[in-house]
Amino acid sequence: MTKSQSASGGVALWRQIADAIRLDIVGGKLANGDRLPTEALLAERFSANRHTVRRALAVLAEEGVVAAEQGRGTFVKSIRRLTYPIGKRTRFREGLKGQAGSLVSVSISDKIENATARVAEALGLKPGTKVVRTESMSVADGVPISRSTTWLPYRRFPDFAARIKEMQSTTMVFQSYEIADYSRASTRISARHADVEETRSLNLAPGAIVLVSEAVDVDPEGEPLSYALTRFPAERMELVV
Amino acid sequence: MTKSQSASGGVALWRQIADAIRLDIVGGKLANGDRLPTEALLAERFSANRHTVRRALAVLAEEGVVAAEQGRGTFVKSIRRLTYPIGKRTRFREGLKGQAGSLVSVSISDKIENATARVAEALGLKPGTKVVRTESMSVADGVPISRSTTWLPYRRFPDFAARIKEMQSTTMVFQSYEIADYSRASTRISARHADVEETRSLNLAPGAIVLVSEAVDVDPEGEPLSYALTRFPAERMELVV
DNA sequence: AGTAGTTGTCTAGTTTATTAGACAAATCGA
DNA sequence: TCGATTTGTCTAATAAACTAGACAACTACT
Repeated sequence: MTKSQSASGGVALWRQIADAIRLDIVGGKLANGDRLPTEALLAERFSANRHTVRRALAVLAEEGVVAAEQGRGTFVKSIRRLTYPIGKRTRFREGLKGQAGSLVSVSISDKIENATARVAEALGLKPGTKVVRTESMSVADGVPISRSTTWLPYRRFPDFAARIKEMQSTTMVFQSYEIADYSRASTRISARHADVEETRSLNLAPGAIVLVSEAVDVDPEGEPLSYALTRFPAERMELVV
Repeated sequence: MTKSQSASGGVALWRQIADAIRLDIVGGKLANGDRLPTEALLAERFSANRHTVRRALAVLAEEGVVAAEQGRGTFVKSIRRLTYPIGKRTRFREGLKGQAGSLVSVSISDKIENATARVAEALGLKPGTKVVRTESMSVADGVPISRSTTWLPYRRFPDFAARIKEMQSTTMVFQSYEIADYSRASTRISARHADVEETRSLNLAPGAIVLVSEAVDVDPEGEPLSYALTRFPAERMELVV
């Protein structure tokens, strides 16, 4: 009897198993160097065939999370999740300092467009007002950890795109506009499956989960500075409030 | 040529389509009563066969998110996400007040156990210390919106389980222990696929996403009161910091 | 009444997912 | 060295997923 996918909601069993094992690893139940249960035991635990388990392990091996050694077993190779602290004073680079060796932010593209209803509301503008939109992503130790879309009022930051490319840090660009300090007004957090673009740019297995953060930063007078929509791979990042 | 699942990471195409359309709805791109694109157009958009799109729509119809009318089209029926505000002073029932007609919390089970390393650290206890563990869930307007596991030090709250069953509100139980006020020390947010138990108790399509919140509440002196691990269906809830 | 456009149903064929069993190859300890 | 344990490879069979095409049933508009 085949385990039906309809009973599993259209998610292949091998993927469910891979997700479960990956969760045990990034969640800390299995530490670096630990030996996983044997394929036979995992098959029993998930009520699946050994071949199905092997397919899950093959995926994890390709991700570099585990490595199998014939005759010995399969071992954890891995990485823990990064923690991104969110609060009144939220700074991306500061928050991740010390958790990763290298942290590189790349500006992908930018354009000037008219604010949609949502963007306008977040920035306290009238819909249709000119805004700067920049697309960027961040890579920690060679692994992509975020993909952001940021909107700012064009009137105040006509040159934002050029400056962020040069300075790489939002904090520094704001300083170049004479904004010495800024703070987080609100952060909205949700989760969903990664779309095609995110799967590609974040180098995710399709069907992976992204944490979505919608953040509004304001200057000391309470004036909205930026509206950022950031997607984090849930398997690599967690947020702490 | 069949679209391979391996190229799609083990997630069936019909499920990806269903997720994408549901996201358009809960995200507000499609409003209540709107007509969806025709099956032929959706098939083109997702590079899939019309039958595959129909399967996705069938799932959404069963969820009550859309309804098809022969000869006319398929229409949005839907629901928006509830928003749960998180901050220094976080109160579950207060936060959701006004967003739902009814809000019922149910205590499922409880037991006394020894604190694991994680629980002990969160509550500032030595591992192995006796703690009360309660399982509960909440239902808004008949729809499950959260599933929680809460740990508290047994020494201070020996009778917590019995009282929470009676009063249904954590705030009130704390008051019954002479704790007039309490506040949120930290909230850790992550996301993952729902496990089998959550799929069942939260009435989710298997493979659905849950937002996971790990929260520690403390009394005015800073003493940890409770450690709660709450799972929210990502398609029904979002968190605002 | 007629026609275009839409959802509903049916048959059929190919690819992927899963199970099942058997045996080879490598490791480790008695 | 032997034997138990574990991963690696192969063949085969069944169920689910996906595609393809045709036509029925219903709606809305002219």
